[in-house]
Amino acid sequence: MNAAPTLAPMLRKLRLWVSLDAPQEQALLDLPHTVVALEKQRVIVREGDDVTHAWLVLSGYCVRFKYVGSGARQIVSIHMKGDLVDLQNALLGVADHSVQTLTACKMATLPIEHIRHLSDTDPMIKDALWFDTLVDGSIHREWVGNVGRRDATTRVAHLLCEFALKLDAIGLDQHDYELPMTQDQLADATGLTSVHVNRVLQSLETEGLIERVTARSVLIGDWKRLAAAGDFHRDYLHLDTIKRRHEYR
Amino acid sequence: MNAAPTLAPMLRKLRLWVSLDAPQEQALLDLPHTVVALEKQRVIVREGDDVTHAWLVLSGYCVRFKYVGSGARQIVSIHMKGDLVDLQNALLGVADHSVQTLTACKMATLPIEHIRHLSDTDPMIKDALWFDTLVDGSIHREWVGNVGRRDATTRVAHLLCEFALKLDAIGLDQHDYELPMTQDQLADATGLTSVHVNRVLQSLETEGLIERVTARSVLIGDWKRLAAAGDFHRDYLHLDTIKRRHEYR
DNA sequence: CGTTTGGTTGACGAAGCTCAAAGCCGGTGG
DNA sequence: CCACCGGCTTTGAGCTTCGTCAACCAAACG
Repeated sequence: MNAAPTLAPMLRKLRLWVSLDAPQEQALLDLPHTVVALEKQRVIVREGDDVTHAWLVLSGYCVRFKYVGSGARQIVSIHMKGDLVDLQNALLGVADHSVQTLTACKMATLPIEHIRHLSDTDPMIKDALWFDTLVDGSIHREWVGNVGRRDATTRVAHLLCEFALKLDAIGLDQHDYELPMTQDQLADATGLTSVHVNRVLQSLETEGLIERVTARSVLIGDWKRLAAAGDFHRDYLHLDTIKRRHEYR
Repeated sequence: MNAAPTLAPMLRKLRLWVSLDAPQEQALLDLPHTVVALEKQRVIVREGDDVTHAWLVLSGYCVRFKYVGSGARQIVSIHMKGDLVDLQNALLGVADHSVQTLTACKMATLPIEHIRHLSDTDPMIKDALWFDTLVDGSIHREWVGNVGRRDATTRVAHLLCEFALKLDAIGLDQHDYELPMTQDQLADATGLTSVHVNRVLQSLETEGLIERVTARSVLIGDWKRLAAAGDFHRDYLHLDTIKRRHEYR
């Protein structure tokens, strides 16, 4: 009885973009890698670093972020099991942003040259990885709009919805979850202060949109109303299959 | 005496990411396309549309943007000559954002299936296009930080710097240029109101960071100081060559 | 248990928004 | 060539949302 292959969580999303046959999946699973257990709040890539590995989240949660001149921090994305964090940095060679764990994480590091080699030999796999980075781009665009044009309550609600939907995509309960972030980190993700995030969460609770048993637990009572409050529309996550229309000849 | 090929502006950026030989460049130039002359303020792609073409800017300026629920608009990127706008939308098949011209533009539409076919036959070209979308992603991340964590003055100065540097990259004068945007559009790009943008521009002028002969002209007196005021560091634009390190075997 | 980390609260202040009016400039048509 | 028009810019006054600062509290952790 074999355990599931270590890199198996990576396949879920890639299967959404292209149809992979068994040898292709095996080639991906066979990518050389090292598994690392990381404690929470650990910075694993720093802006400016030369990057030679991509990181795959096996368990736990992490974020990508940038500092601005004033010293303030902006989180640009949140990642969970199955996410290839930092493929972007690795491909561009030098990190334009940093990566940090939120919780304790198990992660695999994949040397970029092997990813490159595999994607060069199999165009389908290159497409899958390309699409993965394209969807990341789409999420970035949504975030620009979120922090640029939505008020505090909407921003926070939007983030709660995005997180819920991503949890659902990996098979976890989207209606009752534990936020892996402090209110400080929530603030860094939404472009607010932790004080204001605190007040927003309370107001979402008194409005009956969420319940919080502990400070970080989120129980979504009415998804429809929360999504409306968060101006949330799932399309930008491209969670649904986009198989290649174009066939090779 | 042959005029320069229509699609020639597309090559400049792609050459930064990979080394293309003459047949490869020719294949790109030979991509089927239609040239269109568009008036200013024309929306050419709408969020939600099925997208079958990518747009290449041949002259003029355009933006990509999204609406949020309140009706407010967020511009997520600005494009100029040589930019492949909307390769992202075209590859994902359905537009997650809209595209609009700012000025009168000459643009080429390229059917995505031909781009796909070419990039499937030549992995190098696929890499070049992939990298182009990766750099777009990097710019998006910077923008998340810009609207999320910088104050109004810094945001506007940052945008002026980014625009200047992109102009420089296509061989135009970065120190003395005409902004192709109204203050309303500037506001939509920075997450501010046009009234406040107006005041910020005035303060940048009285600080001596820019001069404005007309309302839209920007003359950068002291690049160093403007870049400092805008917390601007060019790295995220990845304007410098990143040739493939990995060779095919 | 003490200590640390993160959450909560209040009072106050400021950056940026709203609304509204007035000015300017370039384009158009008489 | 001039007058008008519409879109853009500029200005002012008042206001709101969110930030700051500082204290206090609660849960977690060693």
